[in-house]
Amino acid sequence: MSRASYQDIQAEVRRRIQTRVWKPGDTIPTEVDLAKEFNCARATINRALRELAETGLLERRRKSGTRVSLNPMRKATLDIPITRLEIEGRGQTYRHKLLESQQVSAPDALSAEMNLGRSQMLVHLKTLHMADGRPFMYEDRWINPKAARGILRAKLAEVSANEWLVQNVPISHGDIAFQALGADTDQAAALGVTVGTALFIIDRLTWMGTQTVTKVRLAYGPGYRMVTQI
Amino acid sequence: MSRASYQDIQAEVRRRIQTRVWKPGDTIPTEVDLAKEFNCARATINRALRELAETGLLERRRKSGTRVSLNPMRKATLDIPITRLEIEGRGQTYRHKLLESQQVSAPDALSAEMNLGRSQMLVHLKTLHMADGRPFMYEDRWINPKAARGILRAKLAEVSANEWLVQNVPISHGDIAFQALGADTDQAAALGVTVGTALFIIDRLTWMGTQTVTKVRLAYGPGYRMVTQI
DNA sequence: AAGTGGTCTAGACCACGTT
DNA sequence: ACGTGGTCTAGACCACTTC
Repeated sequence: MSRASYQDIQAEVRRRIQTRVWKPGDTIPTEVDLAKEFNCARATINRALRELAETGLLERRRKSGTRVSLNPMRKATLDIPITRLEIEGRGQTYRHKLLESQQVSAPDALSAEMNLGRSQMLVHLKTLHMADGRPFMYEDRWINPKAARGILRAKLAEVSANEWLVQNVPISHGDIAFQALGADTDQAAALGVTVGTALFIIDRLTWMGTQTVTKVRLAYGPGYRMVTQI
Repeated sequence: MSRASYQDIQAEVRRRIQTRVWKPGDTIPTEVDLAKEFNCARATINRALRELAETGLLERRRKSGTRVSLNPMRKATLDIPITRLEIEGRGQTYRHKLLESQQVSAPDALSAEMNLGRSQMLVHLKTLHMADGRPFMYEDRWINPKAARGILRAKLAEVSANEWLVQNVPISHGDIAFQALGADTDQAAALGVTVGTALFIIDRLTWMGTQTVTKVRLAYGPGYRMVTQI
């Protein structure tokens, strides 16, 4: 091997772990030693090992070195689906229908979760997303107009709320939660299932600084799976 | 600003995107230009932008440059929980109970999914994981003894199957799926819920090369959530 | 105090995609 | 052909952890 790329090195490290040359818990050679072995710069080794550590295959600590992780499947990267693209990607046609649009003062529980003052006015939207005309996902969204200026004038029947927000409101970070819940009456009616049917739920709470922009609950119809590889 | 670190640069890029100095869809300056502006090496800019692109905030293409992503929340990193640590991390005591352990020939559907020959012999385990003595998660696992040599002699009542596998069987990759399902009779009985209760399900299929090592379905009790930040 | 990874530099060449 | 990001180098200094 003349000169190794960081990907070559990653492949070789993976191979050594898989073939038990390096076993879980073992300390592997230092960057300097590996650089000599692979005839490359230390920075190249560093990048290779750093990325493997980010995926959880290795654990690195200054002074004590780099060890093979005891539990290599610790992190998974999920692609957050964009519903329209997800549906079109299957060759189906996407449509969405705005079922309900109101301005209401926030319920107490929501005020706490969204870090709002008492009786803050919110936009509340209920939307059904469809694939080939059949219910696919039911969206229940709350928008804080103080953070999302202009939302009151937006034509949300034409542009989806999500697209409008992406285009018009900056965000700093978000919380995401995945869980399973039995369908409530709204979800059941919209998705055409019986109340209590197990639904895959994604909750997303989006922030700009200390202010919440929007909270959305996505309820997917039966059979929905999120998949990833490690 | 004397010299900027790659993290300083990431923070500043985030700030410019959040404050709409750079808007979604905009092309930002080239690495060379940014290196001049920040008075640092191009490699530093490269690392800052590369990492932001990995999280989905930026999109990079040779020749056309770096653009602000239209949909910044495209990827989420989930920590795959290690059940024992997850429970102990809440200050609860962890226990698990091996409910059933058999050697059976694989059902046809499983043979296909696990890429096995016909009537391949498998180890089938059913385990209940408990927090403070209460049901927490029900695990249904199939192990391929051809890939997991020694499993037949392992004392799986003492060491959990997962720990035994981690210590003794190398893996190359895995498929993971998340979904919601109504509890079947086994799950309901083990978790102490009624049949049909919505459960959060994680399926994991683990490979060594072209051979499957183990397939496991984890069924979490009601109320379980996986959370992450973006 | 010493060993290890973490980061940065200045420069170089390459790969890809657009023109 | 050219412009952009992708990667690599040889060396340096720093930060953290353990001794």
